[in-house]
Amino acid sequence: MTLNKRQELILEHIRNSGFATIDQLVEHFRVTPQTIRRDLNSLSKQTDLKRYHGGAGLESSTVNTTYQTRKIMNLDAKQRIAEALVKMIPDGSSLFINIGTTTETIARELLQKRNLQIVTNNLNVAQILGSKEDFSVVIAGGEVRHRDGGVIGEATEEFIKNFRMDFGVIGISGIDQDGALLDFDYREVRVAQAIIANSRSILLAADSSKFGRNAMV
Amino acid sequence: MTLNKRQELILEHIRNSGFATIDQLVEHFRVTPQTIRRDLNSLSKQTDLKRYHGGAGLESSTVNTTYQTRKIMNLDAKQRIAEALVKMIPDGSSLFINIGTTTETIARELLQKRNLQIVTNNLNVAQILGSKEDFSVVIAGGEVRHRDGGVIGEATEEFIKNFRMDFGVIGISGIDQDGALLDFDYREVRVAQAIIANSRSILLAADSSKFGRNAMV
DNA sequence: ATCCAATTATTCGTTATTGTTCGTTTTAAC
DNA sequence: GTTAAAACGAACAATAACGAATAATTGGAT
Repeated sequence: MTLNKRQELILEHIRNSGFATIDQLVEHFRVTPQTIRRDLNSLSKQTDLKRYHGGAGLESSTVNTTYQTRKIMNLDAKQRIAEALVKMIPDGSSLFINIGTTTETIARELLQKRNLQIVTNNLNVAQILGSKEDFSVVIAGGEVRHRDGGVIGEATEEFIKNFRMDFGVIGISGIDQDGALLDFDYREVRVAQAIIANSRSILLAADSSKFGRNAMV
Repeated sequence: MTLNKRQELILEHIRNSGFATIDQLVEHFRVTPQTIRRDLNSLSKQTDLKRYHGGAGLESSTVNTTYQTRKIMNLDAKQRIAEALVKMIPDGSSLFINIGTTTETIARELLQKRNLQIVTNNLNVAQILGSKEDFSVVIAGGEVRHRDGGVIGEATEEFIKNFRMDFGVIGISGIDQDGALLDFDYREVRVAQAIIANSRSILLAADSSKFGRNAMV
């Protein structure tokens, strides 16, 4: 069963707007509700449209690749990266940890270690590690990014420069073909650079989906 | 039973803002309270939403035992203090918020406001307010206290001194008979003093259990 | 013109959702 | 404590949406 012209238009419309009621579509195409219903049922079988009472739309999780949903993507890979990376860090080390969902997974793994000293600009990491009695956790000051609880800005950079640590754990949005680091926010890139400059070793945490993806800076 | 569109939107809204009252949702979706109640009950069964009298919100989940129990103590009083205090803060204000379970309750109430500028040395407050799109949240840098996610230390003090805000919201461990502020940690007292020095008005949040209790400093 | 197949409109019994009412429980103020 | 107000859930009624069956329409092909 293939799509007719009207169904293609409906699909396009909903892909753009996220949702459409049957009444709207009836009004627009000048056909009966029953016809629209047939279209929507057909579309919901063949495409990613979801049928609701009174209309159809996109699954809300598909609409926006928000932080919540990104968290689920590549979960296994992240976990494996985290486990491998944590093995390289001995008890009693000092380390920077920056922004990214991967670094949060790492933070959770780090809970198995002892007596770590951590400096981070990631609110979630600070929260995760802050409750462990034998860790010393320092959060960098600065503006909190709504999207992911990252702390960024000039003040953050300055703050980081006051420390000198054994390791820098960096999760990054993308890696370019030439190996340059990418992030969607240049301020975060500068923070990452400050971390790199003040760490004795750098541990770059990235899963394969990050390679070749274009980001801004 | 699967979620309808309204329920998905409610879920998304609460995931973003942390909490919603039935009245808000009634107003927003133009349906009866009974319908919203049905939605919330359904959502609380199928998702991680928790149902409260008059609304629904997220479980806080990021806490440990001693802290958790303190949170429950005097919950009603805290809530009333928070509501009263929030009324005194107009949209668009700038404010400091410091450590304490009371200030976290206040932070949750503040989600109803718009365009606030916030500087805090409380990780939980930063987390609560950080996700709201129209807020500007700045976290002070410094050492993270295991017990309650408070950020303290000399660096924190210095950081705070760089700002000058309309209000200072201070939750404090105790108040002495002579009105002097008490806290269990002198470093937090110094942060509080820095906040007081750099705010145009001070809002002291304390419930009756705080009066006369002896604290260290 | 007639037939055929595909699509759409119409009808109707069924189901899902929402609004309404009312007695009960929770909450806040006294 | 007591009381008033608000929120609650259950039950029922009204409305809207639903799917299936069937009739009407359309646009070729013969």
